[in-house]
Amino acid sequence: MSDIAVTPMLRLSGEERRAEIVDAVLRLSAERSPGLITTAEIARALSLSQGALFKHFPRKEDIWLAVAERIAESLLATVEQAAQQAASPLAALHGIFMAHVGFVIEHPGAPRFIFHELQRSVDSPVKSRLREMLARYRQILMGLLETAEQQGELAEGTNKSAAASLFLGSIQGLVMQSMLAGSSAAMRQQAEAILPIFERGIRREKSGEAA
Amino acid sequence: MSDIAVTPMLRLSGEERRAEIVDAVLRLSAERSPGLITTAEIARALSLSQGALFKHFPRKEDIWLAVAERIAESLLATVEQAAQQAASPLAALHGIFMAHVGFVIEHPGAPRFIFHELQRSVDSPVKSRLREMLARYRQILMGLLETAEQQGELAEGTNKSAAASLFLGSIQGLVMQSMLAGSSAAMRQQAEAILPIFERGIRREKSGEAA
DNA sequence: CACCGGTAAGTAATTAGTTACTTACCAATA
DNA sequence: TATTGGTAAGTAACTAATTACTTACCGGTG
Repeated sequence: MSDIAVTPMLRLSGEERRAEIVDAVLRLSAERSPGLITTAEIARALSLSQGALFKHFPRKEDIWLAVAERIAESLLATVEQAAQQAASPLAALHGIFMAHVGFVIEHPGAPRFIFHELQRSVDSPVKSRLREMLARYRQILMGLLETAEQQGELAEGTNKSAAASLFLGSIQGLVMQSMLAGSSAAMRQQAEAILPIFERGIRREKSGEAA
Repeated sequence: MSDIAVTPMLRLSGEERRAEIVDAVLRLSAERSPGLITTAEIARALSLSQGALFKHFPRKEDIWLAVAERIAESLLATVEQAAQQAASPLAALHGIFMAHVGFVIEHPGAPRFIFHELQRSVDSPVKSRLREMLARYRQILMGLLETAEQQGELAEGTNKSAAASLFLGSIQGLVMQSMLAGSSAAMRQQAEAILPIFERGIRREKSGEAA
């Protein structure tokens, strides 16, 4: 009759709970600016008391670091997988671009989180981790561009570093515009329209091309 | 002998003070995330009491709206001026790109402010104003691309909307990377390296081009 | 010119509400 | 029973906004 615990207190292991917390932050980041996400809000999303969070992460910053770690690992895995599946370096770039867009559509909170943290001027561990990820990403792009050059697929005189910047920049631009519109649904189409322009910008023109 | 007022209380007109407040927010935005800027901090930057701010703006949000207004006006003025000075549509795009980069270098707080506000999911008047600015910007780009197409400067089959997206996206990407590096100094060089790739992507290849 | 009164820019102190984080205690499970 | 994931009730610091009051400026009038 006097049952108080209607829901029988879901008690997860530390590891599981930490994963859930990271998930929750990513989910919330899709809708709010990560800077405005409070510990109370995270707890509410998990039907947990606010104080419980600090059993698993001593400081809020540590939660943020775990989120960055998660994003870095999964995005790089996505990118590397897409790169391996392609037949040629330029096809790999194409594949990576679309895979990245797919990743963003699937995890809308991720780019929001990244932007917000990179924007911070102080060099937090979180920002460091994300910077490291972007450096690795750029390294992959540069490798592909170099291979493309060696195979004669690249236009002569192409600035490979600039090409990598343009590649990353156009994805960031796409994300920004999807934030503007409020829907990430149209992103894939937009990406498919932008890619040909980029590819035309770096690909060596075939001598005997039909109009 | 017993002079208390060492600094003789600088009393500005409302208009002047409002301009100073907007300036201060822009300056602070260059170093901190705009979301973390407090009214106390703005007041401190102006050697003013915190409460005084509310003599000029009834709510904090109104300060933010004034900042958005300022950014929108000055950026669009910069863009339109650059467009008018150019001899051809494609030269105009080139000029706008570099002018925009120059604007960002001169006002490092502006892109930070824009990103932060666009990131917010709620459709605030601030976000509306910035969206309006970007729409106008895109409209200018589309106009130039159409003229370029009519004059035969554009590659056949170029998706003009996608080209405009790529244009805006690559600027956003440049800004993001300058945030990463922490210095906006290298931006101009990066821009000059990226532009040729973009231009190659949309420009009609001249039939008799020397290697 | 000097005085006076209204207006508006300023201050200092305080408010209610949040925030990240802590503490004391509890209960499940290994 | 010792450990650990959990709660509930705190706390100190900070936030935007408001308050009561002060001070500078400016345009008539005596």
